[in-house]
Amino acid sequence: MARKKQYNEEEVIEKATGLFWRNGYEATTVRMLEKEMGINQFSIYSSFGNKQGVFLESINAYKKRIHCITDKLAKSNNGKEGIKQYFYDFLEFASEEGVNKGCLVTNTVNEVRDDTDPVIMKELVKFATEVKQLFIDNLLQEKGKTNEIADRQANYLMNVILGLSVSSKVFDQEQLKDSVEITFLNI
Amino acid sequence: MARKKQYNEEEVIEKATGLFWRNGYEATTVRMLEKEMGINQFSIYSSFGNKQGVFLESINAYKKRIHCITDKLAKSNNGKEGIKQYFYDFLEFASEEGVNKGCLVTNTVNEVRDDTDPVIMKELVKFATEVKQLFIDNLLQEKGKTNEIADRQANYLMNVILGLSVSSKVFDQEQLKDSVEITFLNI
DNA sequence: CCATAAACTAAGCAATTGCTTAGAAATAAT
DNA sequence: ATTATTTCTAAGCAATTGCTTAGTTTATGG
Repeated sequence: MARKKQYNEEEVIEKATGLFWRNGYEATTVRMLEKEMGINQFSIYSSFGNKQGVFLESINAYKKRIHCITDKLAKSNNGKEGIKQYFYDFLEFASEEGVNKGCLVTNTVNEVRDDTDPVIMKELVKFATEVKQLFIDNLLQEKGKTNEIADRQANYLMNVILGLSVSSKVFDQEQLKDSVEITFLNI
Repeated sequence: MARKKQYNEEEVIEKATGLFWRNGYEATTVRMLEKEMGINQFSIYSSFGNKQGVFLESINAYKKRIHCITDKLAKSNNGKEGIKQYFYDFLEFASEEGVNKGCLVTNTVNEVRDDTDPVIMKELVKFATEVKQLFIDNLLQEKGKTNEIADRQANYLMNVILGLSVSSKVFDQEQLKDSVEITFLNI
């Protein structure tokens, strides 16, 4: 009764995710999405509404991709060692053929301005809150650690991994390793 | 023999600096610069060549502004305590009427892409190198610290302050304090 | 006072942005 | 085959970008 779509929405979002990840939200144009996704602008807008719609779907796709790491942390029972492993896992996750792209969510946080869309903001905060809670859970596996201490240390760890997401784009592997190792001497 | 400039170049650059600081490089348009600097586009281009020229001058102005802090660190002889103080000084420096703008240089690093102008890149790297050297110098004031340890710890501290520059825009004061305090527990 | 040279105003430039739309092409039930 | 319905192509939209330029104003040396 009608023509079929010549593309798979999941597949083209995977491609869009990579582009946003490498380029950031603002710097990624609809023309670039067209090329990367391999479909026409009309198809982009009919499938995802607008550029922001593509981005929100990309964040979801990113979360699915990173899930194997966060899940590993959620299942870990090694206390701070599990978190340290997560840091290394993340650095590997963020690198692709030697180039470090950071974390899609963190990259987007860096673009946040007054006029950033609240829908996107909400997604970013949600993701960050989930990660922090994982840190807290793992920290509380260490004996004699109070809730308050765990919360403070989780704040510290959030700061460090935010830093890692940025510095991974600039520093070399050895410097990143220094950062991770020393980070965990303190907790 | 000719008309006088109706503006002071230093003054208008001070205003441009604030705008770039709050908004980032890409997101700041020449029309916004016009308004903020209070001069016409013609004047902007005749004084500074192009948008990038305004930005490079703004980075210089920023360095002058932050000099009182870096200078304090350069003159400090308290070892890691001096660096910790620098972290707190920086957080205060980055905040304006309760709003945290991060570090102009770090904010720009976050915008870095493949096509970022090498002239700007060079300035950013230069600034970062200077700060790291200050960290090393102060760390070496601590007895029994080798050059290698100091270098590794400086990498770690660079990562933390990069993180602080980002998270200061999102986290509250108490969370930032947690990060700073825990950072210095073990070095 | 007048000529000259610089600094101003404001309009306009091509290129790029996110998004839309008119019309052609493809599919599947009748 | 016909028709209805959707997807596709590609051209085009207004708005915004960084930057330029034509023409007016202002100051200063002669």
